[in-house]
Amino acid sequence: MTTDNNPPQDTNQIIEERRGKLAELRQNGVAFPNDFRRKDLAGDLQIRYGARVKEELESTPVNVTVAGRMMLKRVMGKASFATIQDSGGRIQLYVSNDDTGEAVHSAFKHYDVGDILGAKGVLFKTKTGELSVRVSELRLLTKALRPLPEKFHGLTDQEQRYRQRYVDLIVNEDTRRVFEVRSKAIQAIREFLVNRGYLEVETPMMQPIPGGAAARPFITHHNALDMQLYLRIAPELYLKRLVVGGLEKVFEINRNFRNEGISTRHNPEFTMLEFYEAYQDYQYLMTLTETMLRDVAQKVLGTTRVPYQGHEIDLSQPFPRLTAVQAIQKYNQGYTDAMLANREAVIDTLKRLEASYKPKDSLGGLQLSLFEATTETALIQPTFIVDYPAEASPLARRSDSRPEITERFELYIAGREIANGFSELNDPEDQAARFMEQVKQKDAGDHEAMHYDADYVRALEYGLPPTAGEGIGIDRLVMLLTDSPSIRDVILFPQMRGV
RNA sequence: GGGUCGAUAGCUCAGUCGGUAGAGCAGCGGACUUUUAAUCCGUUGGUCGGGAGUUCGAGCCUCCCUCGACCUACCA
Repeated sequence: MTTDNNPPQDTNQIIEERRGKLAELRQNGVAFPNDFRRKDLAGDLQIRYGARVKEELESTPVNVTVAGRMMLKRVMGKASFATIQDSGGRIQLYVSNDDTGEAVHSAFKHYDVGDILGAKGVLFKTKTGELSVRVSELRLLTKALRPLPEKFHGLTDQEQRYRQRYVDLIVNEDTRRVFEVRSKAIQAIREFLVNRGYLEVETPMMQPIPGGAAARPFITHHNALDMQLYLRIAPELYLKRLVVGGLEKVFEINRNFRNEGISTRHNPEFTMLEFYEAYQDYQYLMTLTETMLRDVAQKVLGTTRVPYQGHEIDLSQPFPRLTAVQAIQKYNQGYTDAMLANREAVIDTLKRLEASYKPKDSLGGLQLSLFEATTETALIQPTFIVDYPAEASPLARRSDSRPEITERFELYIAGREIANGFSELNDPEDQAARFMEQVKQKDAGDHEAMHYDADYVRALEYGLPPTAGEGIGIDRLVMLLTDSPSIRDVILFPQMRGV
């Protein structure tokens, strides 16, 4: 019953009927009680008592107190069954006139699927062998006004699954599993690094100068300081300041924000691991990365052979380390050394492939564009691509033997970039020059070019020890570990267009 | 940004050639004391995403808009 003073409520017959049931509950006492204490989880009971035979449960009764959401309900006159679900699994309740009295059982008949119940009773096995609770006390703890999706098909509409994740989590066990794996994977990474002496830190999400990556930032404003701030695109420059400060092994797992397109592989906010270790180089990082990914997969999935979208990703073997040119030649026909070393030939090929590239790039940059156009998606099994051109890597250390390239790698798995690491540039004068070059590109209209960060250069002038640093995209790693085709499947509340 | 496909009951989906809006589940009423997506009988429930147009008549045809999925582009 709404009046003009009430906000409009979207409603239907089912919700109206349930509101009526709730109104009745309010009249009979506390409609939303919070004095019921659960003692047992369904999953634990299944593990501990699921294997016991009928007679054991009868001779030594096990009293339990369970609570959860009613997912299935089967009423048969003077006795009923219900299946409740809690965070650890499901268990069946048996409610009968004999055990609870007719009044409680009659009330139960009007409970709805989706309601949250608390029950006390003893464990027993039904004649089909299902572990169940013979309920002696039953309470409705929370009335659900909205009906759950259909019990067999569940919720399949992608939009509703993303927008109403709470419903998705209630009815889709796979969704719950994805986010359990995500949590465990992050936990495993944290343990891996902490066990190696790393210190976990938190650095600014709001930065006066957005740095550490080539990307368009979100802009915001601080009123009291009357100051423009950017949501960070990467923590990199702050983490290296910490290494300057003597925190020789640091890592951060946190959100980055990039004001760019949304796709099955891109969300405006995403979670990144970045870690830095003094007195190491990029070769060390590649080995460490292999070890870490193996360790995480083993801990989380119990295997290092990970099924992904019809492929089996094998993390157990050393990952090949190829230059972009070597990878092009390995995965494509007809690219000779001479052709790939010829600037004009590479540009002709890029044009023929209608690939994007910057005409004023060095040969290395053009080769990289050709790699991205021809080879990237073919790198299903883990592969390191090494030796990136300096112009594309303004924060990476130059190779001593070939100053036009940097000691940098990217790790590709399932055709996507998963990690990016390098020996850090710790020469403050080279860094200043490279920032200047970025500023020149920004002035020329490149929105993704970096800002000049004078304080960062000043930090380098105090001396950054030789250091190796890496970033790993957590969401993409979790996609891999959960066989998820879209990044939205591994982010609880992915960004959606406003309704 | 470009392309393809989609939106019908709370959920999962049908809807033929343009001719009164359908099913299953859920709900409501009834039967049923070991069910397993319980079963059986009866029954309520619709702004066919929104708007305009064509037509005697539009869920269906045309146009515009909104939202989504996928592919593609930029990127991690």
